[in-house]
Amino acid sequence: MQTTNTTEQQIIDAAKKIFMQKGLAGARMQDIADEAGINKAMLHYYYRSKDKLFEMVFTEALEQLLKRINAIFTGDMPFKEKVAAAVDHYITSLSASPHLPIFIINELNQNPERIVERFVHAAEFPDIKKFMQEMLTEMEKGAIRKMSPLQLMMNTLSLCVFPFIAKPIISNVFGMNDEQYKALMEERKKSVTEFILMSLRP
Amino acid sequence: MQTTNTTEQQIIDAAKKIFMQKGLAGARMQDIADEAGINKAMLHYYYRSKDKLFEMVFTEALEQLLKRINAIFTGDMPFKEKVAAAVDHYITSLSASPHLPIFIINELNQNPERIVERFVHAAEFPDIKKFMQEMLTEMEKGAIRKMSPLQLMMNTLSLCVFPFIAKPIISNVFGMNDEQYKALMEERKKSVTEFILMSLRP
DNA sequence: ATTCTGTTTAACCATTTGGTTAAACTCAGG
DNA sequence: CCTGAGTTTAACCAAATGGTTAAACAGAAT
Repeated sequence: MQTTNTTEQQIIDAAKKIFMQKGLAGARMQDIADEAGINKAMLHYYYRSKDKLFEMVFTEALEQLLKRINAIFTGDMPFKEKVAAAVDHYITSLSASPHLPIFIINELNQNPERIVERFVHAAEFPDIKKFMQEMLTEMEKGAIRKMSPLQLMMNTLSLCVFPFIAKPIISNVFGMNDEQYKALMEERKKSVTEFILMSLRP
Repeated sequence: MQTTNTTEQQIIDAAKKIFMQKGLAGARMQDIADEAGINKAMLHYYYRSKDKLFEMVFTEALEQLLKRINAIFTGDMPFKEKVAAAVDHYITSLSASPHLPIFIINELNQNPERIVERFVHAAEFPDIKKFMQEMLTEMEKGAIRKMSPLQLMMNTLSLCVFPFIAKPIISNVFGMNDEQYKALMEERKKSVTEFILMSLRP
């Protein structure tokens, strides 16, 4: 990924970092300017207001998250492999940017209307429903036990995403440092896949 | 629970509501004063600063969350019943205060040091380890299949808590209103318990 | 060289925000 | 009734913050 080093790009990179770290309310325009190594007025020159700049960052982040969610579901793998691939993909992906989900969820929670506009032209999530259809097919075939596909979908996401969201609590409760936590997440790829598939035994 | 209607109590009630809704950075002292129906100066009269007031609310919320986490694990039920009881308890409990986990996790994420002082004298979480010990016992007996107790613990928490944290995304992706989502959580009590126990079949 | 356009800077501004202060009010005890 | 301690209020303050402006700068086109 070649991030062209124009001022414009430097700004959104800096904004992304600061907003993800401190949230909309907590982020200061000066922080972003400092992070980008430029004057505060430049922020307003390129993106008119704090809100406009935030909107830009947030939209991109949300799209990124949604893309990740159903990146795997499109493939043509057999069902069980697809589960394994999805789990692996999520955990790998979230290891690289662990703040993404908390950022999205938190801002979305403080301003739920923000999602509305975004989802009108969303070409991002139909694949999920396709995957849920595959679940039903497998159940009919008797390859896996019957259960609500929606619940199964939520379970899969929960098992992958939650440990990253709750890292500060979990790592403290069990007294782990960052390295140990990362190892735990790595081990988790196999563990979660197995957990799901074992549960789905007919 | 009789919330004595002293000014003092009114303030922390209001503060709890506003902080949970907007976070530390997003909350305004004026908002809290308005919510409590009092003058802004009163906040400083009773609790010296915004930070002090926040600390109070946050600590209480964290303790509440931790208490809930291991409320069930203390009992003397057989293992499988304990799992069912725990899942039921979490989902019921979170349905009543769905903003608790997001609040904690978000603030903890922006200021991880905050947890340190809190956990020094924590008499709150040893029960979790006791429960993990019970898992091992069950595995040795062959009553459930073998897996990492830590991962199983994380799975249980993930399955219960995540759907509340990610509600704004999930309900939008699947186009559900609040009522439907609540029903989904209700259905989830049985579904998650079953999902876990089915996975643990030897 | 000069002009013209887009970019960058420093100084400035209005508003918001956390916090203070001194006066006013309440009410129990003398 | 009066005093005095705790409580409440309105007015105020200094700092921080998002945003503006006009001037300076750079570099391509004429």
